[in-house]
Amino acid sequence: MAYTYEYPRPALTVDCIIFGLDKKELKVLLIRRGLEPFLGKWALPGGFVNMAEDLESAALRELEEETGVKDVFIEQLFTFGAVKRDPRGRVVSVAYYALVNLDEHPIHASSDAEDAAWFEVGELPELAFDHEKIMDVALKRLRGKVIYQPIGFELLPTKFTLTQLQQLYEIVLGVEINKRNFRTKILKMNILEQVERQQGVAHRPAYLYRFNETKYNEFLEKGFVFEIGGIIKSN
Amino acid sequence: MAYTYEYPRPALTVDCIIFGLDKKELKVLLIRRGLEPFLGKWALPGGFVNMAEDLESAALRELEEETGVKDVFIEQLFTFGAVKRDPRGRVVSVAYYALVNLDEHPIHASSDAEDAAWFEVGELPELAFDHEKIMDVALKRLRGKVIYQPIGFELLPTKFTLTQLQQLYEIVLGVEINKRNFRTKILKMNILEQVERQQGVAHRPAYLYRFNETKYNEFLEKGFVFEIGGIIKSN
DNA sequence: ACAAAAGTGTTGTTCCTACACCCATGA
DNA sequence: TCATGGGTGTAGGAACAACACTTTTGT
Repeated sequence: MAYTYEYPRPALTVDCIIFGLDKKELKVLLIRRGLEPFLGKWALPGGFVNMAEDLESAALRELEEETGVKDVFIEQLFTFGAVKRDPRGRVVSVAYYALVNLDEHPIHASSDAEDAAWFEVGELPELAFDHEKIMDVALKRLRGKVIYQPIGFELLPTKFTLTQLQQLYEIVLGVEINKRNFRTKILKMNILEQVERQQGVAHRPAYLYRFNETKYNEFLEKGFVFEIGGIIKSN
Repeated sequence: MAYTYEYPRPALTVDCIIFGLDKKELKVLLIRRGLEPFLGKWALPGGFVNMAEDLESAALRELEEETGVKDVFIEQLFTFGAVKRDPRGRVVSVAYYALVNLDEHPIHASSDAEDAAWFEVGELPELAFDHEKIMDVALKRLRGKVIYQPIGFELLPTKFTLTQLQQLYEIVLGVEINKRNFRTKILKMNILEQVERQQGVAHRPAYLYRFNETKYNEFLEKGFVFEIGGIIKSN
């Protein structure tokens, strides 16, 4: 079957940059391409947009098809449309990104992908197309975003300790944060609820907290800036 | 001439949201459509992407063709791809936005546009397609952005007074700002150079300043947050 | 002299930063 | 009792917020 138009049209694809938080590392989900071009190379999961689906749906569909990862909140990153970014011809790609808890998202390679795996950001293999550039943009955006919005709460168990939360910020931002100041600041925001205490650890048990979404939304109204100043640890 | 593909493809367009700063108002540039659909309705300038041009180039070309406005720094806003956003079929649109000095950008309607004009934000006519939604997104982004980056300097004459700069922020953000605190804060940033003084005004002449781009770039490295706190004027 | 807008002093308060110290638990 | 990580006190300084006042020009 063929489709004919009066004027030429670029092909439209979506790509997904899925960041995953491992214990101590920020990783990203890649697939090994099972088709030309760039057969055998690592690339971002993604593919062509169908006529009857929204862009975001397309991204989620391709993500699940190629990696088995689903139930993710993705956000539009940027649209890449340089004329010769794809050797097959003019292809414009809308990129989406997300940050997920790596443990909760098992991966299964399938369909067009020979393989799928998490790679540590900063130790990426050579990527297909302009995907290295897309990665750069995504990483910058993630780091910028985490300062102005407490995404990241989704990455932790429902109940978490302040140290876990701090580590999350440290990993994503790639810096060390002063414990005292981190705690003071995040608690003053008043978006966390203390619930109970840890048990069975070989040290003083920590308080567990829960993210209070209602209070967080009130918070956003007033403009949220996270910005931990005392960034280099001293404790 | 016709173009045939194995799979169907959405059409790809670009749209431009050009904000213009008038003396006391924030305006936006619209065209009156000269073609179906929505013939005669006001809409954002924009149109189809050619195969041999980047997305940004397409946006700039359409902008100039339809409104005569050129030499603008545009920035990608968002890509709108809802399935039924265009009655002609599946059309995905990459939106770009910019903030310009209205005086320096004379408009001339032409080509597909019957007319082009500046409208005050907040007093917009009914718009074609999903352009009202696009406007909302753009306005939010502009306001968010102006807090974290001193765009806006481009809107003023090379030499400007602090009061002019303050008014710019007040108009874009739609708030009143305390004079004393605004001055203290913007000067402490050390991105302005005092040059000379105003002349011929019927009051104490103001100092004129020039934006120092070098220092500004150093500034960005460290993370810039503008955020005037004492927002409600008291002076 | 007066209107108009520019520009400055200052004060109380909050927030930031940097350290040092104590606490509770399991092994 | 020791190692381990959890949690707190606090002091000095910087930044914020709010208000009132002085200065310089043209008319």
